[in-house]
Amino acid sequence: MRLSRYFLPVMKDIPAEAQIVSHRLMLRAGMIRQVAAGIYSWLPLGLRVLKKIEQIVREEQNRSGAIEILMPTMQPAELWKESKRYEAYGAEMLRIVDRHERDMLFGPTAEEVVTDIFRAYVKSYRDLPLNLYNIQWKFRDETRPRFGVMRGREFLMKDAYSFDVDEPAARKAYNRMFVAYLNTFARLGLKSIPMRADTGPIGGDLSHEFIVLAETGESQVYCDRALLDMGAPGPDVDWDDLQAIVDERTALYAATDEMHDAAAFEALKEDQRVSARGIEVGHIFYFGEKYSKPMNAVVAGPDGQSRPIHGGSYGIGVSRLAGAIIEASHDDAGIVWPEPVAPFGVAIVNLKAGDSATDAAAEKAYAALGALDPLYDDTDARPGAKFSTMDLIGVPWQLIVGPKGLEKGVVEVKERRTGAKEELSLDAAIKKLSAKK
RNA sequence: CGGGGCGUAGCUCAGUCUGGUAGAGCGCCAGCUUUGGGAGCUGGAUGUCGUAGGUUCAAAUCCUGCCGCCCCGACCA
Repeated sequence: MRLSRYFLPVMKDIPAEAQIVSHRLMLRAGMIRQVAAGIYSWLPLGLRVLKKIEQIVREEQNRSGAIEILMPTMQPAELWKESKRYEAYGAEMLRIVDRHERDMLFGPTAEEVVTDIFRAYVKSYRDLPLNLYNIQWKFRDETRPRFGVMRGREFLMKDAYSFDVDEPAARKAYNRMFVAYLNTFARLGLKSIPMRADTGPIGGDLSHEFIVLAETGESQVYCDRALLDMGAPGPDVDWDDLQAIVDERTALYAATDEMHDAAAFEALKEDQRVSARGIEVGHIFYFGEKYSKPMNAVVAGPDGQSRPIHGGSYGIGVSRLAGAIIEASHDDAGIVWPEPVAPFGVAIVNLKAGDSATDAAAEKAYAALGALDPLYDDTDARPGAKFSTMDLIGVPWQLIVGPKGLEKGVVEVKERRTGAKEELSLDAAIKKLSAKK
């Protein structure tokens, strides 16, 4: 992408509306624009990042065996009346009346809709297990949205729903999501910690929140340091038997403020205790027959008798992750994107657009690095402004091409994360950066 | 939803107390000079002062209603 033809409205001033660093940087980097409280438009740079996050989430869901569908944002109230949640959900649910005076709502979650799909088609235990997910915009009419996309009213969520014949089978489905989540967040460049969670309004008896540690996190969390050192399981696991992997982690102490057991925490050796702030980026629940019973989602078992299925639901805040990643990865100059979610793989900075040698070298790099999805700053802005912009938007690598370097036969490769600069010949720089792909 | 604050140019803000022709910096446009870490000079454009009403000879400024946004708390992927 040539910057001269792109839409990247960066800001030098800090918008007064934003308090926390990710919100400020997203506004300054031209990623989002607020439309109303807790509601945002995604501008080109933000959309690129959002799509990358979404795709990684999708790939890991697919790997775990979940199957993607797409459910609507608008839902009829009838389904929610059936599950008895229409009244229970309260003012957080945005209720809408259509022209026929039918009660509708902008979905805050999709248990009812997916259960309705399930019960319409699935009649036998032989069709289980089944896990259907979708990545769709949700709306929860929070009284106080804040922190930009970290706590918006409208947000993009991956929500998966598992259907199993009994509790042991449902636990396997739960474990698959548990491992998929660890792998997903690791691929996003985040260290996530599963923490025993309150089941909240959705109910159930088995639930974990996935927390990313960040100074500006919303919740106080406590955990065993060993969890920080534990890597993600990776894709090469036995997806039919993940209990050991799950047990290894759930055996260690980890809890958010609401679930905190001070005595158990104090029992840890002092240097094993981690007390920090965290951002909830995922939440998984097993809720048994909570929806299948009232909504009559039943399958015939081997004995020919029908029984309600055992369900679970599994959310990842996709749009929230964009903010969470910035909270976890930034410096004074701006965003530092982990490579897997970076909006561009490399930024090519032409320090003197219009100078024929500089233009030729930059154009050559731009063509050669096509596979890295480069952003080429071909504008005639001043060098300082260009550097600042590139640092702000956080592209992981910068290839700096200027007349002074070219006189010496070199260009500069800068790593955004460390600030380390290396002078190389143009060909060597292209080769080095190409190896990143 | 309780408490607090703020709405003036694209952004950050001054002006409001004490009513009297709408301001600054940055950004934007033009020109010249510049060009390796957010350039300098000159010239220029841009505002229903959130909105509706009231008081007044006169309202960004005083009064009332409404709307929006932000912060603290309670609540949440």
